[in-house]
Amino acid sequence: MENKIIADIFNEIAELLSVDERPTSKFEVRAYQKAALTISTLQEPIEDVYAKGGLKALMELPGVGKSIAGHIEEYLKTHRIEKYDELKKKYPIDMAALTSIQGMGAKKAITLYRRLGIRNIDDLKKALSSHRIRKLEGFGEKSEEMIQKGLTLMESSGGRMLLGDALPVAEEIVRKLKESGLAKEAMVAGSARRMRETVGDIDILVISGKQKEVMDFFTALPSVDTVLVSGPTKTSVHLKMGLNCDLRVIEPESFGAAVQYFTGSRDHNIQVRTIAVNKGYKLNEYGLFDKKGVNIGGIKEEGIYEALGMQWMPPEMREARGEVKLAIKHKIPDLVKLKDLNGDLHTHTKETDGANTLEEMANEAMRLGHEYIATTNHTKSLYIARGMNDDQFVKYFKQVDKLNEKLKGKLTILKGAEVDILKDGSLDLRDSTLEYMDCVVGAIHSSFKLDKKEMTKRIIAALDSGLIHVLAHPTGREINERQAYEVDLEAVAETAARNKVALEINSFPNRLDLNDTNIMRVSGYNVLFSIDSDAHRTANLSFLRYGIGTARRGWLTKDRIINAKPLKELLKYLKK
DNA sequence: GCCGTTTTCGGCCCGACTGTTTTCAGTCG
Repeated sequence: MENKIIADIFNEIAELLSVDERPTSKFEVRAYQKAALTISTLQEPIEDVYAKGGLKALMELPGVGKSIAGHIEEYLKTHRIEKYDELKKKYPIDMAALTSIQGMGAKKAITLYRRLGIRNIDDLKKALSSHRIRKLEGFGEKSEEMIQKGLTLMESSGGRMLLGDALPVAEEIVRKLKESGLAKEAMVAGSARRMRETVGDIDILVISGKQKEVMDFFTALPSVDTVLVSGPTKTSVHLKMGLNCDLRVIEPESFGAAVQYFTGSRDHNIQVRTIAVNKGYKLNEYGLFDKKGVNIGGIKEEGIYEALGMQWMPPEMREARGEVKLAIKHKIPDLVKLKDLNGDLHTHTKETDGANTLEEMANEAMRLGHEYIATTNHTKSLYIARGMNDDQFVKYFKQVDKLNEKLKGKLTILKGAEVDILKDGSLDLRDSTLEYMDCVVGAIHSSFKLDKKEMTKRIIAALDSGLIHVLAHPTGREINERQAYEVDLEAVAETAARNKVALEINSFPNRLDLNDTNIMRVSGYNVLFSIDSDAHRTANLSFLRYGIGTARRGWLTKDRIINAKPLKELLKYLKK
């Protein structure tokens, strides 16, 4: 997969062109950025596109014309791009690292190179400590301070944060803004509203007649670390948790447009704006304006889409993956919702690596309105989790029976396990033990490094055993921690469909596995999904909202989710 | 450099904020 490398090169070409002495149109710069965006968000490897259709296929990608297609071809053939090499020779600086500092763009970076010979972060640190930057024309004490601050910030926080960490903080801020009485309306926008698995910063929109007071209230919140930018309509702060948070005060008549605009994604907005332009309208964060300059979008987000002849769509779909076309045809699917789920098929207790007893888990499940949960503790091979053997499971299930009796059907606890799929594809418990269970979740917890062929064979063997109901976290990735193992997901999906094994959408915030793009990859196969919390303590049972967000980002409807079935139907389904 | 229900030429998103500027350039989203 060369997509990211090529996209990075194009972005760097754009930055270098923008500062080159040879006057370059800023639109040429933008053209490279646009091509980079297209390639980095491409669903399939760019080498496949080229292999299938050559230059012509490349030129069909949005923003890729004759010249850029030529560069891609050149790279795929020689692993070099002459234009890029020439620019790098002229400007031998680590542009990507330098411009990743907040407040430093290509222009400043190149000035620092020309005047002080700064090529990379190390050079920059030296220049900062000797206070050489403040003496430069166009720079000053404040600029030097800002660069220092940006550098510290970059080194302390590591970019994007898990949705599961960011969203609760964002919602807390919104709650406080509402309670303050200073904001008539307050909501989370941006990638958090779209339920992206990671969030780069938090966007909050408010309607308020008291701009200054609401900004002051915001910057004084205990979760705020430093104030980065502060104006009458926009304030940016750095939160103690490590993320930046923007608060924008919006006029009531612009609220719908602002919500649409700041929810994004950027690519989605570009597509929507194009539709507006083609109709002779103008769309920005203040409204949808007709030729006479009248705001025809109304004050609600729905009104913007409606006035453009489009159906409103859930924020989770707004990633420029074809949702705009569907909205024009009014064919937006009715995506699965949190309240559609009737239970949770992957949970742990104290018996292995959980923190709570089965009864505590059951009580919390009831509080959440579940009709059932499966208790699925680890099996013996997973030593570190104190995995249970066959005898221990038999004993444990007596305890489950007792609790089920006590619960009198208010909640049904299904007997299960999260059984290890061993290196050779065999399962970690006896067949007879597994056959006795209501719901068996199969999972890979070892030998992640098998090659793609071996790993695929291993998982398919497990699915073909006929003993598994759910394949847990099917790719094994952990966000920012562990890469997915190599596996042929299409083959796994096909086998799963044939064996009536559901693919899990694991809702644990650092897993979200399958993720949105993988869901889309496999949903063409006739496979069903299970949205589970993988809870290790009672509080984790609420993680289902992130799994739902992920399922919605993968465009799934209720009928594809096995734990959206009521208990009776589920039990019928689980009995193969 | 890309692109076309206005098109093969002439557009290409644009507003907010900051610092150092004495009227605007750079950065961000």
